[in-house]
Parts: sequence; structure tokens; C-alpha cells
Amino acid sequence: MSQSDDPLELRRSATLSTLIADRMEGSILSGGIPAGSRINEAVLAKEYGVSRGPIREAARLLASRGLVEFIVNKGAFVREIDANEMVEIYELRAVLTGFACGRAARASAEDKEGLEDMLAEMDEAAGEADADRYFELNLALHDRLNEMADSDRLTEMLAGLIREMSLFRRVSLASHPDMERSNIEHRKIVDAILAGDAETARKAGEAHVRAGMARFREAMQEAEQEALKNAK
Amino acid sequence: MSQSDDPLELRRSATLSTLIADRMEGSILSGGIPAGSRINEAVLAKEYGVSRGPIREAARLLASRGLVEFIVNKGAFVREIDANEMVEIYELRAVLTGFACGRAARASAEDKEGLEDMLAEMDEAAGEADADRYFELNLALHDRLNEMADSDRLTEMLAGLIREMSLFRRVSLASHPDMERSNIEHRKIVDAILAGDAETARKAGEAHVRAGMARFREAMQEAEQEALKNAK
DNA sequence: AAATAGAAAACTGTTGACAGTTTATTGCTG
DNA sequence: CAGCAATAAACTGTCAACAGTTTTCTATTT
Repeated sequence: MSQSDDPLELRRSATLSTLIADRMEGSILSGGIPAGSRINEAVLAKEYGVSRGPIREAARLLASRGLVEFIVNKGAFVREIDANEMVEIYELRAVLTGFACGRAARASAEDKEGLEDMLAEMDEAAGEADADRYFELNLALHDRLNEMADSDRLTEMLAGLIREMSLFRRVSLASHPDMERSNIEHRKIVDAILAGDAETARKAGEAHVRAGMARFREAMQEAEQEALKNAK
Repeated sequence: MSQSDDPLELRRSATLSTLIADRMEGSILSGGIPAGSRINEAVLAKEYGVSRGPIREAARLLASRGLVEFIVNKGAFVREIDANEMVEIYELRAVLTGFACGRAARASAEDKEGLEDMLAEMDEAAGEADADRYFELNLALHDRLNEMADSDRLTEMLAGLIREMSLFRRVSLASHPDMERSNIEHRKIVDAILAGDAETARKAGEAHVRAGMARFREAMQEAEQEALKNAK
């Protein structure tokens, strides 16, 4: 019903299932299809103007990306992530990010070019409290680090973990970006990488994610106490 | 054609696709369906006595486990892993195994019970050069460590990496088990875990997998020189 | 009025057929 | 006889319909 004017006609290259899977992923990550809700095949089939087959395949694809979960005779459900799982994911991300930074430190000098500039730009954005721009640059920096780490599997794992995190009921996820502090951590990572000090880079990368985890835990505790106060 | 006498009749609990996926996984891991070969849906459908739908779903499931790869209009292919990817996987396994061992060191005392005994049994098997028994005990030990690490995602990631490794064209994978050396590494891990020394356990776990990687690289170089000699 | 049993609706799992693409085969040409 | 174009076979992607299960609704009983 939403966009039947763009009738999904860019096929020939990809299969219907993958195109639909990408759209569904967008809907899920943006919250359009809320976490926990069931994926009604018939409804989606009508919405996308295809039969149920491709919808099922798309759902299976999303299941492989960790966004959806199948229950026999009940269908596919958008997964929900609770606070405990968030912590579990943060820890894995921390380890893998550390690993990525360590590998990046071993990259060639030319691959390391431009890192300084990115950091400077981020400092600028932080100084101007331009959260949107900082967010963009932050993504770019992490992409860059992944590229330098040069391991597709590693990149894929990290992307998967981050995708799962967005299934957490969104409570002030980016409420306090804390850009200055965050960029201090980035600087430590980049300095170590430029110096070719893999072990220091690893620790800095791990610490960066763990700091995010700490902020998350604080936010959760605050929310919990808020809830208690309201309940009394 | 293989086992049509056991007509897959334990359903009602699981769906056809998952049962078939498990069987297909068995065939792939055992080499019955060789790496690189295409999965012919019609043939498998007839073989398992079902229609093509469940076969397709099963293939998608295997794709999510990293065993199979889809190419548009060409179908599903059993993935192949080359030596470079093996090294990439080993490195990830090393990091994640280290992480698991570190977490295991923080487990409760009762969860740590029995570790010594397992190690002693393995020493015994190694002394008797009983490779089969050692292999079994080794699996059990690593399962145990995963359990102690208490992170389903971590366990799943490690299982996935190990699964992928079995897609490597099997060249003397377990030719030189080198049980004594291997168990010395195990002892270091277990000692650190029992002492509650997470950082040492982490390093020992990582080193254990990296040692396996080193042995793999040696075997590869030997094989390469062998090939050169035969080619001259 | 609440609880329960039974019937109807909704939905998933599975099937067999059709359409379009890829691969193999055949026949033609130089 | 090699190379190439046209044709046939094989196979994947998609669809619409059927079967069985789960959920919802209704009616009956206490």
C-alpha cells in the first residue's frame, strides 16, 4: 500500500527476494515494523505485489541477518533484544573492534592516509555540537577502520552485531552523544594505528566500545530508577 | 536414493526444511556433497521425497550457516574455502576463543569443577596415542569452555567458524594431532581459568588457536613444495 | 457473568505448474 | 575439422492453490 508506484522493477540483476529483504530490513531498522511483531506473509505479499514465496525467502534472509526469528507453524517474528543481550553484544563488539584496530595498525602507510583529517573534521563537528555531521563522520571512520583491518568476515560480524543492537527498544540511544569524550577515544585509536602499535590500538578500540557500553548501562539504570519512581 | 526407508517422518515438531537442512549439512560436512558443487533442487527434492520449496528453504538456511552461497539464476552452491580464508578464520577463532577463555576464568567455582579430570583424561589418551578418544575429549573440553563463557552468540560464532573450516579441501587436516603439545596448551588455559586469571586465560586461549594456525600454515607450505616437486 | 467447548477464520507449510534464464546440443559454415 | 549460430534441454525464480495448524469468535452451560 505504501509505495506501489515504484513497483520494484529494477530486477533482472537481483532476485525479488533480495530486493524485498532489503526493503523489509529498512522497515525493521527504522521501526516501521516494530520489534516483536509477526511478519504476515499474505499482507506483505499484497503490499509488495508479489506472491508469498519471495516474502518467505526474504524473511529467511533476514533471519540469517539476525533480524527475524522463525517459529514452527507460527511464522516469522521480528526479534527483540533486551538489555542483557545488549551487554552481550557490546562485549563481542568490543573484542572484535579491538581486533580490527590491531589489524589496522599493521596496514600500509598509504592506507593510513587521511585518518588525521577525518579526526580533525570530527573534532570540528564536536566543537560545533553538530551531532548529525558527527554521526556521519563517525560511521565513515569506523568503515575506514574496517577497510584497513581487511577481513570481510570480521566486517560482516561487526555489521551484524550493530544491526542487532538497533532492535533494542529505542530509548535515548543517541541521547547523549558525548562527542568530545568519544573523539578523545578515537584519537587514541588513530594515534596508535599511525604509530603502528597494534597492541595499543587493540586496547584503545576495545576500550572505545566498552565506554559506549558503560554509557548504555548508566542510561539503563537511570531509566530503571525513573520507572520505579513512577510506579510508587 | 540414499535412505528412503527412513522417510523423514519425525515431523510435527520441526518443519521439513529444517530436517532437510540438517541432513544436507551432514552430507556437506562429510563430503558427500563436495565443496563447489551446485545444489540441484529437483534432484534433492526427489531424493528426499518432497517438493522443491522445502529444499530451497533448507538451502537458504544453510546459506545462513555459511555453508552455501546463492547466485542469481544459477542456484545454490556449496561454498569453497581456500587457504587465505582459512587463515582469516583462524585469526577470528583465536580472538574469540581467547575471549571465551577469559570469560570462563570468571565463572563460579562449581562451574569449574571437573576441568582437571578432563585434562587428566586427555593426557592419558595422548599417552596411549588414542587419537579418536583424544578428539572426542577435545570437543568436550571446548564445549565445556563455551558453556562456562556463557554467551550464546559467542558460542554460535565459534561454531560457525569451525563449520566453515570443514569446507576446506581436506588435506591431512588431522594428520598430525600432536596431542602432547596440544594438551600442554590446554593445561595453560585450564590453569589460568582455575586461578581466575582472565587475562592469562585469554592469552592462552588465543595462543592455542594460533598454534593450530601455525601448524596449518606449515602443512600448506609442505604441500606446496610437494606440488612443485611433482610439477618439475 | 465467567468459563468452557465447539465452530469459523486466518495463517503457515507444502505442493505442482508456469515463465524466463542459463547451459548443453545440434547443425551449419568456413 | 574447428568455430559459431540456432535450437533444445535443464534448471531456477515465481505463482496460485491445497492441507493442516493456530487463533479468534460464538454459543452454551453453570
